Amino acid sequence: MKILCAISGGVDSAVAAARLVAAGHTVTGVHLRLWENPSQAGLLANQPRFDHASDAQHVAEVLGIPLLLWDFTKEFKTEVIDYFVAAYAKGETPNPCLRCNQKIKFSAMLTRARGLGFEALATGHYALIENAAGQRSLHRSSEAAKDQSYVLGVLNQDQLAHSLFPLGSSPAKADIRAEAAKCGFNIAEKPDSSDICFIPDGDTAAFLRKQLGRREGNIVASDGTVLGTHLGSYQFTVGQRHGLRLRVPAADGRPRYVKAIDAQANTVVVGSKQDLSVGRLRGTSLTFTQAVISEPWSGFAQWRAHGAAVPANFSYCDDELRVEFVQPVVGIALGQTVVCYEQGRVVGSAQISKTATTKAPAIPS
RNA sequence: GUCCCCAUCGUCUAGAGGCCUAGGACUCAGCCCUUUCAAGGCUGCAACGGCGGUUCGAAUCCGCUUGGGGAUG
Repeated sequence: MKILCAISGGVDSAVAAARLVAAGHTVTGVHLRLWENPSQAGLLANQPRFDHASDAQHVAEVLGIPLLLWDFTKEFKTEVIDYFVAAYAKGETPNPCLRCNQKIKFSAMLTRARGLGFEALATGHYALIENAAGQRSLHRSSEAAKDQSYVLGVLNQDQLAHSLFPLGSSPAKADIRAEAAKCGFNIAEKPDSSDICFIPDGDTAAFLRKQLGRREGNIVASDGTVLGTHLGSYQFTVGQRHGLRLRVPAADGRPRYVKAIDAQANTVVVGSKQDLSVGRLRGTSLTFTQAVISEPWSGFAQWRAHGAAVPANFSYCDDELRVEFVQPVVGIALGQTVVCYEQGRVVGSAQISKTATTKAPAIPS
């Protein structure tokens, strides 16, 4: 097979490429440039830096495959960064990684790859694609600790049909590193990436402050009592506990959590953990890995990359996904993506647009 | 102006002579975890208002002082 394999410069994608080469495929590597790297401007001098492009080049050289360098900074800016900032400005909590997978890696990159005659695009994600009767299905990695099916939950049948995840169900990360070392990669012990790639110092709040400006507002209790102030409601997410800087503890001595964010009023509402209870939600921007399901179904809902998948009932109507949790859950932020599972198979996803407790009468339309 | 109460980490407090090199909760910091933001886990920073007494020994008793709060004028 003629395969294009994304090579980030990290351990996982390097091993993925190595496996494809070992399997006898015709492999070409591609390294994406997605954003302006501030390290080039000499920032973060005291932080350990990695030259991912050079590491990708090293991997390609070791494997003896060509490496393409594709610049998607423009697409990434409009599809991911602008979306990211706009969502926060609305009081929502976006997931840029899912957005990037949906719009850049498995869209812009995949489209260009197919245009060049590649039969499939491979990445170093930990997830499984199965092929039955011409239908692809996306499943969790059998290695639960490394499973990344959540961040791939936004992919549709067409995208899955042209994607490969050679790491699929690989065992522990230590084994992957050992495999990388065996291949001769000098990045075998390179740390895993984390945080948001275009915010390398990890200070998301500072990044947003720079983009949206400092906007002081109030932190209030559910009854409207002003408890403190903040520098911008976009610095918070529903369910957040730390960073509120409320000098006075709650009357019951228990921690307070962000319950809601009112971007219009620039107000952050806090309450007890019980106040965060969510019984159901609605989502928009639906995706399905296979055919659209119009009849109600039961399965599991997951709304964070490493959160639990909990039993829920789903239904789809009026372009909205409705999710009803069997047991109420705590702290769901608008803007996040809920991924629906049926056992270990990804059914689809939606962006969370409304949440409600079970006690409330109904979600107003 | 008389009389009466109160006084411990940033906050709310435990503490009624040796178990206090002062405990907990919230906050905060660091670490772990992590392709999102967060949860979460682990460690840590941080206080007996001041000065004298009593006692072998005081955060705990007494006096003064300072600072708060009170149905008295």
